[in-house]
Amino acid sequence: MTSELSKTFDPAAIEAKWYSHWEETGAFRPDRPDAEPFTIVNPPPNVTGSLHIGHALDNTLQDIVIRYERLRGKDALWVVGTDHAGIATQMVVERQMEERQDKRTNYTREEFVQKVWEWKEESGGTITRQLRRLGCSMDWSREQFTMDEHFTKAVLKVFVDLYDDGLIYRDKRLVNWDPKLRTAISDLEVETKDVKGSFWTFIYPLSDGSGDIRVSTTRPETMLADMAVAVHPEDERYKDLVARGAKVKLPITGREIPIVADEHADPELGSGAVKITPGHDFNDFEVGKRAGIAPADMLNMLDADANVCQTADGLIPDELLGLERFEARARVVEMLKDSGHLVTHITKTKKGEEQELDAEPRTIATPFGDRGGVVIEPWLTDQWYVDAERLASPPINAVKSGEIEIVPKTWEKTFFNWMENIQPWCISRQLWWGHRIPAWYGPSVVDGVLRYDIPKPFVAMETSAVEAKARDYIPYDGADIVMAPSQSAALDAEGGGIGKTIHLWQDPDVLDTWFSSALWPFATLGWPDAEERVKKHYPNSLLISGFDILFFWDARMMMMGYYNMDQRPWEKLYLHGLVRAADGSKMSKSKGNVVDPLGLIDKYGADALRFFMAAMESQGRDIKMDEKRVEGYRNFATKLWNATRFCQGYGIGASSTIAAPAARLAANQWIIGEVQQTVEALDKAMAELRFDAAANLVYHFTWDRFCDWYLELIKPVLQSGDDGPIQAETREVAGWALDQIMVMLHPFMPFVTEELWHAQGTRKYDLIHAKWPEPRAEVSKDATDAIDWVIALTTATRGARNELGISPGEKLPAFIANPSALAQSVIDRSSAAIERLARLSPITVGEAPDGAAMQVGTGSDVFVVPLEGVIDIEAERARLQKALAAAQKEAKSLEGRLGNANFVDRAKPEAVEKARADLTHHTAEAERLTAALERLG
RNA sequence: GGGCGCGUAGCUCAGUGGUAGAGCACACCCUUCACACGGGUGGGGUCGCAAGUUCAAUCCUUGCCGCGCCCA
Repeated sequence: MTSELSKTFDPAAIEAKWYSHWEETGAFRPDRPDAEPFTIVNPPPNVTGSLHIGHALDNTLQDIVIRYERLRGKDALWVVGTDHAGIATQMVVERQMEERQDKRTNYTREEFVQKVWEWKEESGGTITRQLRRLGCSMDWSREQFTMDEHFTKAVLKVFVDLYDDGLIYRDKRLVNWDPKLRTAISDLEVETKDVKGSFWTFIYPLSDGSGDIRVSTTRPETMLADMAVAVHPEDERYKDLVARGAKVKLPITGREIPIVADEHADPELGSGAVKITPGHDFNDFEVGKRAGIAPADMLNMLDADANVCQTADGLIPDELLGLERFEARARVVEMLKDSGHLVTHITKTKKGEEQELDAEPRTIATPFGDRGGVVIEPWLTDQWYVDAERLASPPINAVKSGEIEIVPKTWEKTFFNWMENIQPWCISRQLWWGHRIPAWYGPSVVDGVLRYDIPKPFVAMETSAVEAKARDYIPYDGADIVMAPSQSAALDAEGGGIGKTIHLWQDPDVLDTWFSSALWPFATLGWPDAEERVKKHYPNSLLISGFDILFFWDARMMMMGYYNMDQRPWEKLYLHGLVRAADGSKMSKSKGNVVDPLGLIDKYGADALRFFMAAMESQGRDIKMDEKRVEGYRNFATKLWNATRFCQGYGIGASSTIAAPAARLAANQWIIGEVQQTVEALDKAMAELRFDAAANLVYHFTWDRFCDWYLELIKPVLQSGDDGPIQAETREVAGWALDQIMVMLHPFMPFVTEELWHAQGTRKYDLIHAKWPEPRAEVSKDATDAIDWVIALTTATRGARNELGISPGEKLPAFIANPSALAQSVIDRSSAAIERLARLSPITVGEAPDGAAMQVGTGSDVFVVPLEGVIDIEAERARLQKALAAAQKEAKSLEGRLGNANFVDRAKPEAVEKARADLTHHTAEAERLTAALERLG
């Protein structure tokens, strides 16, 4: 029994109803222990996040794939969860505290972390609720969070394993320091932007008073920590100075620094001499090391907030201490100018007048933190690093060998370029929220003395193991091991004596969030426990992500996958682009041009938004937002809705078979054949992850083939008075074909299809668990030829009527003198279809009476439609002549090609054959039209 | 500076070595008993420019112009 559908369909009501039904009945994770697994993990959104249009695209694509594979009977698992997003989440909670005139440091670390958890419980579910509105069929029953207990265990284990294997180490070097967030960040989290700035030139006097040397800089304040001036070894201007070991006496600090030869100095740039501040510049750091300065000895002049602090040599004047870095910059320039150490920049104004500036205006590539948004300061600290270079090797080989396929392939070059030049990955963050690094420190033993000022790290997952390691290391029997809250507490407690109590303290830092999300493909499955599940679902089948996180996340999953599992994380990596604003610009909150996917869902329904995403997703291209198109796909859903209503009106309900029903009627055979072709093409498109092609196939099959032709073709059958076997067959085939549409469309439009599926009758299972079409029916060519012939005739007749201004609905008698066998058979068996669609009736086989007439045809068949007194003879002649000219032009072009010996000899045989067939067709048409014109007189 | 991508109908986009398609928009017709969020018909493109390869190029190669992104 079908259930009656309302005339208009309301996406909102359907969506809420079906989503909760699916989720409550466990439909997203049906029990299929023996089926082939198919596994996707979602890119975990920030727990602080809310659904933006990019998530909508990313998750729609994943849902399409997972629903498709579920329909194909796989044991489909879509792992879902969120990411603890260290910096972002801590910022959110700190901002809330600020609003209450409160701050993080008013609390202990434990208290603060507790507050973050409370925030997470209350507000962390926004995005997961929103993913439900999109219709995503994820396995919520095992929703994951990167800070879950089992996940944390995995993170710590990986850290310890990597440390034990020498792939994680602690190092003192320059990091990208975010002075706003007061933490180190990785090089990937730095965004370089061009900023208008200045290029100052200073005079550095030589110590012996024999002259000076000029250096230029964009960051004058760093001169307070200059440790050398570098010149190119081949630079003749400075060879003497280098040879005699000349020194520079820095203005302001009076520090004496050497002039060193180093290829970093570019003789072409400015004076060819460059100031070296190894503690505050990445290039200078390397120059400094080459010049024999150990990192520990490099001068530091900034504190964690990027305010000026005293250097180890105590030479910075008091008046500069405590200044914010940009204030310090201005002050240093001022001081140098006052003391005559500034070289002004002479330039000309637009009017040609000379102008003297303190500095040359320049565009400077400036590093900014992607979270905090402030200028990043290279800062010398101890941090934890991953030896990414070694971990990168298996992934590189995997992509090269094809073990991991990247789709579209064009991304491979980008991937290799990054992976082959990968830098050590800084993974420690100076935050409270996150996975605390499982490293504890104790005193080093130097010459039998405990040195708390030289910490010795012990890395293990649990404090008991740490204690054991410490006990092994400390050469005292029976020492008490005590955990101190911090290094300073340990120092205080130790009190300078050598007691029997050894104080240890844990590293206060947490790990980069990406370190934990890199474990997502296996840690979400319960690794290192849950062996069965891990075995079944790792490697994952496919990963879908935006190309913007290829390095951040995808590449790191590969590294961690190979390291921990010794296997690829997934078979295939699909990268999609960005969703852009309608004008092609990037969506951003600051520009105010963000499109809210939930707003689109409210307006057009989730199905329409999803279909839009799929239809626009062609590989290797960004998607430009086009709301009209979303509206169009809403209309498409309505079209299907109404087609179903029509079917119901004629007793067409749920199909009883999965295989195509037996069919005699040409139209029924034809639609079965069309279903077959569509499924075949759809499977191919899905195998290639061509979402646009897949969506368009279903769209056109549904609208053009099924609604516009098939339903029209069967109307006369359904509406004829008698109810015999042909009617029964037609109802069965129509119901079956409609069911196939529901199944094929379901991955793209899950809500409306599930609603209609059930509206069509009582079902044994929900559509979400239906069987993917596998029609294996024999369809006779005669039948499909007949329908194609009717379609061609109908189209031709409609066109002729329209051009001649003849009412489209009016039925007209038609004569055909010499019908082809095909025409004769259609006339005999399907004159109702011709009457209904072409609106030609009655059809008489025989000569038409003399007189003015319209002539329409297909192939070699010509119908003469007498229209004495109605037709404009000249208009008909013009119409025929136009068609004739077109046919002749085509024929002529083909004749020319076939007359070319080169073409016939060298072209592919199929091409020649096709040209011949086309020529025959166009020639026949030209003949038919010529005859028609002759008849017209 | 290095790498990648794009430039096809008014707009948003597919596409193929044999001289082009979709959706929207537009024009005209249809208030036909599933649907006006509809049906029908039609107009509209030197496929960025130039050269080359080829029997044949929008599709391959090279150069140029314009746009975008990533890395340094």
